[in-house]
Amino acid sequence: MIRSESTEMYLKTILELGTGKEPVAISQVAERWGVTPVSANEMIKRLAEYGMIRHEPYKGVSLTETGLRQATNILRRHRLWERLLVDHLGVDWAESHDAACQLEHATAEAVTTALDAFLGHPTTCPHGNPIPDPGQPVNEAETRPLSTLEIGQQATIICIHPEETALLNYLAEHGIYPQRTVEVEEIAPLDGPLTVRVGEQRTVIGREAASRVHVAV
Amino acid sequence: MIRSESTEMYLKTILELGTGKEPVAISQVAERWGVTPVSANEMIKRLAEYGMIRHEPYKGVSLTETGLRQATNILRRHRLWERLLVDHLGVDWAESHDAACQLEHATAEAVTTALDAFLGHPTTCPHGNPIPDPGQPVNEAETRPLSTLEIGQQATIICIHPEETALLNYLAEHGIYPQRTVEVEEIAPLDGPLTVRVGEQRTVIGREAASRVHVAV
DNA sequence: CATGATTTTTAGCCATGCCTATAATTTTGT
DNA sequence: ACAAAATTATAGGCATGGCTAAAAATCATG
Ligand SMILES: [Mn+2]
Ligand SMILES: [Mn+2]
Ligand SMILES: [Mn+2]
Ligand SMILES: [Mn+2]
Repeated sequence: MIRSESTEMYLKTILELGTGKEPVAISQVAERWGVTPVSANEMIKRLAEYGMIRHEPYKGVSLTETGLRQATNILRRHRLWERLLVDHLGVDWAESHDAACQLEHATAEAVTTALDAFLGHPTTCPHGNPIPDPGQPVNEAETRPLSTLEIGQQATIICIHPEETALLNYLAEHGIYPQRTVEVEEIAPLDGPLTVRVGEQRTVIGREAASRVHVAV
Repeated sequence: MIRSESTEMYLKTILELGTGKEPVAISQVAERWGVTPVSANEMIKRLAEYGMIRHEPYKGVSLTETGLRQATNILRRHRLWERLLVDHLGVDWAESHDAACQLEHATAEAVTTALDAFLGHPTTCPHGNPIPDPGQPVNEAETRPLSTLEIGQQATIICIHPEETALLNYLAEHGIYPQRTVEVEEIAPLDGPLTVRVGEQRTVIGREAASRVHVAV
């Protein structure tokens, strides 16, 4: 089985979109990875042949044992790189995501191990997402999207998920980072934006962005 | 112009094989990069179209201004990564070369800059080769191959060039590292091996390997 | 249960980078 | 000067990973 950037990104995409139980629609994979549904279908066929994923027609795809292990390792490399980039090299918080997305496919096993040790076995990426242990699948934290909070509710920002550089840049501009405390002050109708208080500041962020910010009450 | 691993490695290979003046034979490029001469020829044609290299038929290829800049940047990334891997992450001295050869093609500009700053603007890789300044071509040090020393001559090991993991492993096993002092004790005939003293130890290394160890008397 | 929407498949095409086999060309050494 | 060696080019293939256009299959819903 080939281990190209392409196949790795398909696996990672399926892992990131999957809630764990229900299979992920191929159209969603296609959209997130930025290819046509036809192309995604072709690749899904190949990955299924290689035993990395299972395809239930008209339902979607899910990772096999092998596929899950592989995808988890990619995620692990990604998040370890982000930690190095942000904490030690001083790379921009939002920019680190894209940089890590390139590095994750070019990382030898020995480098991953050494990186993890150097960083002191970190448990989360700079965007709050858990760094899986080698071989182990991630166990998601107990969180809910910021967009589900009610007016007046306070919460702590846990993580941004799924990550995307445009989203991270947007959130950084609005002071939305993990660990910070937020309180919803206003919710505009018609899927409109949320007015939130973060620390001392008050900002307005879109509903879709807010649904990618996960908090713990 | 495409910036694939393939095109980048062709450029880096041409830079590493070139002494600066005379063009590099395509057959040499093919051999070092591990493809057939036909394949190398095809790629050389493309790279020439993109204005990265010049091809003098039956003579060889040389880098254009643009190509030299690009190749130098790749070399720069490679050697910066090696420094991080060896000095900070504790990756094996010999293994670092292959690991860096993967990373060098997946490194965003911002990462290179940050890496350089984090490392304190190092001037050489762990194998003694100079790290070029951004945009500037490398200026080779005043050295000669260990294989050209005469019996009794003492010298300081400066660098290993061109690098190759198998070679680095071999040299590491024999205690041949930059900065160490060597003295040639015996030279076997018929292109045979050299017996050298490195520090307190005496070892025998092949002539070809010795020709890749550059020293200053 | 029919019909429209979604999902999947098929067919045909393209670029990249490899390959082998073979032929043409140029250089070089005797 | 000529034959051997090296270099270059041509032809035909292959795998990967994309694409569009169009058809077929299934799902969902009124
Ligand atoms: Mn990636
Ligand atoms: Mn992250
Ligand atoms: Mn490389
Ligand atoms: Mn090196």
